[in-house]
Amino acid sequence: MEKILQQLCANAVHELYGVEVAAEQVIVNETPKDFTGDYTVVIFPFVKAARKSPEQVGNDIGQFLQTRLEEVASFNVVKGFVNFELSDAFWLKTFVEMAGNDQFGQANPTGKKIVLEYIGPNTNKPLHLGHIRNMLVGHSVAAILSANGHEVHKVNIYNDKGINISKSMAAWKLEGKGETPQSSGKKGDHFVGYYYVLYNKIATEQAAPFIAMGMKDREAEKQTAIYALTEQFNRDWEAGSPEVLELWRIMNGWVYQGFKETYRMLGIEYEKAYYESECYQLGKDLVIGGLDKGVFLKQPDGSIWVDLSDEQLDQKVLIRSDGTSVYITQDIGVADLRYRDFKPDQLIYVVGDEQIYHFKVLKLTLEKLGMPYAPLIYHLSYGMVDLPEGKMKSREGKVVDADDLIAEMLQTAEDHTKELGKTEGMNAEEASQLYKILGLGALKYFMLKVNAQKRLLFNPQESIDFQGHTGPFVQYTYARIRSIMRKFEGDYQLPNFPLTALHPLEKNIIVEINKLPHTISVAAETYDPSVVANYAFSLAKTFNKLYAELSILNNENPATNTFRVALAAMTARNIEKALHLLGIDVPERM
RNA sequence: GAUCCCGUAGCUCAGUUGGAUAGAGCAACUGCCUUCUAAGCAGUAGGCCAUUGGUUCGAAUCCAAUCGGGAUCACCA
Repeated sequence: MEKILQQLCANAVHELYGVEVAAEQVIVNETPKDFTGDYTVVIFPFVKAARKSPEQVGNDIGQFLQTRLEEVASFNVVKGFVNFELSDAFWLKTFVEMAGNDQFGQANPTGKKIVLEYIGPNTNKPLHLGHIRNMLVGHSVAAILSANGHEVHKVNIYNDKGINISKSMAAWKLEGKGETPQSSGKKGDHFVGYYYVLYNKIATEQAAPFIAMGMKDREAEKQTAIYALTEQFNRDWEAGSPEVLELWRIMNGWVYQGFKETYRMLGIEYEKAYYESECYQLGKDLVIGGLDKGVFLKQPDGSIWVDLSDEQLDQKVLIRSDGTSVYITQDIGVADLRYRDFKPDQLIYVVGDEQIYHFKVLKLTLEKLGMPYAPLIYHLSYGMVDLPEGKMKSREGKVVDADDLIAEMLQTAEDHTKELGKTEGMNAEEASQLYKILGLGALKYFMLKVNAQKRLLFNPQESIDFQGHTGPFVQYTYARIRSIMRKFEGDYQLPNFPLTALHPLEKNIIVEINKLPHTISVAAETYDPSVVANYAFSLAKTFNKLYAELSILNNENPATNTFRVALAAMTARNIEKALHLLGIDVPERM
């Protein structure tokens, strides 16, 4: 509709004033609440060419459109704006079309293939709040891109080798005494994470004398015995020592087992996992190939570097002087492998904004290597999650643990539900299912409603709300509608409704429902789930207003009942779709 | 020091490619459940859109400078 208005306005300006205007240049907005109308055209841009007052130009254009477009019921001019009010017949027709389209909100296939990497945990400690944001954003963006017609493949990357897991291994070797997750009753990832924290404790103790001598923290850590063991493990691993590999496999296995439970709880899945341990060699080969081609340089100590000083960045190490790989080495290998696996049109990396620099380097390095997929790389960066006292620090154990937080949310949902006395008539299984839907809904909505690029403040003291601009608010609207649909006896899926006039509140809902496809395309273009979250809220709010002011089932005219149930059903469908894009489930009752 | 991000109500955030009187939620205060679920609805109050200057019919939005906050610039990942 916006496009039609744009085109007609351009025609109007051309015919009335003899000035060519591109249709895209015409500004069409939704009419703000306090004015009458549905769409508003800004006419200031034409005033000069017309040599008339803004009011006159507005009237001219308004007249022109009203005679050409039957959907225009009326128009009014305020200062430099023409507000067009569209006919109820138009909105009814729009509604019937939307209601009849099962695929409403699903765009046609674009043929674009996207590989989206997310989660990307290290295997030395459990998942935390930052990972939750990563998982939710990645999962949601993938769903949104699919809805926008792209073919999306979700993949995960495990940073399963290197110095960090070696630290957990070293601490376990020294202090573990053969303990296992089973024997200790701990979840696998928490178990291994415990030894990572223990490593830091031991290292800090052992480093103290060196710090007293005036060494910097990092230097002092390198002097410690436990660090020596860690490095030994790391070198032996790369040398292929069977005992070290065995220990490494066992400890990683524990971690994967633990991660799996968390993924399942959050409804997160991926199609394929990549492992640093399986890609670093390929990365090293590619780097050495680059050295042979002369695009990288080798220092006398044997380390290999890429020089990005022409691109305003520094020189970066690609292979250490001892021949071992660094973080970026594996990413080069992973990118290459992934490209060969999928032949994608785009490679998206959902990774925190602290790594913006890293991805710039990665992209430029691959460009220097002449890789065809270098331009396909897109770093979808999201902001860190802050606690009131600042950044989370996992090495100090100052983190909000993912599993703890999820458990807490479910408990809060249960408390709320019981307090409101809403468990009546539910069996235990239904009830616990509901707590899960609501608790996770609250958590996911909380994390996705703010723009992913922004930093997010999380205060564990203030529990996540269940009222207002929240997931449960939207879910509640859905549950209410479902309740009405259960009570209504009749067919509301009529192709036509014998109505001629719309109540303003009814029209508001049709207008909101109509926005879903546009919302999805904006969200897809900006990789931003918060657009969808805000849409769901706005739709629910619009419906709640009608619900409070008008009756849906108890009208004198049965046609009104039928139509309003149809409106409600369509609202519920859109809510369900929007929440689905956020990875949030909807309850039949709550 | 260099590069990048961010400053909107007491708090957490929206605010389309520059458009009309800057919007929600939380917290505070008022009302509304003998009709479809009150996890709701209606209302009151709360703003020098960090500051200054510029661009123009028009700026929270674009540009510049300043102030404040953050991230990154590891032979960590």
